[in-house]
Amino acid sequence: MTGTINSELMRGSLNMMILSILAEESQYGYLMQQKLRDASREMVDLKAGTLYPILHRLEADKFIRSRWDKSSGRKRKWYDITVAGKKQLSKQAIEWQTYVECIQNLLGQVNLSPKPACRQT
Amino acid sequence: MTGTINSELMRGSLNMMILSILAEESQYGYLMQQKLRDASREMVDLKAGTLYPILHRLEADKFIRSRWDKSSGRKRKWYDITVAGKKQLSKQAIEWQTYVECIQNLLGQVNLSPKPACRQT
DNA sequence: GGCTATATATAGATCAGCTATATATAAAAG
DNA sequence: CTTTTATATATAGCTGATCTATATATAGCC
Repeated sequence: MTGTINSELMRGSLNMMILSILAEESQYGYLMQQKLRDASREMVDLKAGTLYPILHRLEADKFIRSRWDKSSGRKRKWYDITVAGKKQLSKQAIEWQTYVECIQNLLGQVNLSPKPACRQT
Repeated sequence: MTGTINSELMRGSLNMMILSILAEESQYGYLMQQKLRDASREMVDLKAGTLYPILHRLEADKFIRSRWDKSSGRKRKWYDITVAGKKQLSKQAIEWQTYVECIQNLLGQVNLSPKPACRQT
């Protein structure tokens, strides 16, 4: 049971996860990475080489905004979600919910062993 | 709201869907395609060019087994799930549930508009 | 000074799913 | 009976999100 989630499964929902994290509060990349890892019991282990290109893409799409902060020793690039980003998040979340319900219906019959829940954030 | 689910979102779970359909009863490709479309209110519209390679892959992996049937006019390739396939399905379904729970926790705060449920199969 | 953790960046590889196309034939339309 | 449509499967080649590997830079610790 232990081990990370198959990355193919995460494809298409990582954008949404990042936007979701930023919808709660401003973050910089390295912290988001840890936050995701912690919130998922190490099951979602987003690699730096995956995360930073996603952030750049989201910024190019104007869904997030960045600013460098060098005041506290280390220089960090802080990100905020934009109004367009919040709309996008809402749209993606609805699509996600819809898809999940479809799968749940299909899987209705499948016998699942007891599974541990993700830690609450 | 209408429109098909973004295919990037389905990546990684199509295998599981096919196995899930076959876990209920034997099927041939063309019928699976329609079944998926109907069960998802046209939102999951798996193209033939996607479906058949998946079936070949699943068969190569010994998760499903096939036999041609030419008795009823049209020739059709019927598929059955194997014991290994059922194990694989169970494994993937658990991973799916785990991942869904993680996402749900992350999305906890996101405001969702009322959404239509998938038609029950 | 050397090592580890922090912090960001990017080129290149991988592969699931898509598009487009091909083949074949039963059934329906004309 | 010929044409069209729906059924049924197959596959070559494209796309793009994610991964691997690598690079840079520096704060903090021993």
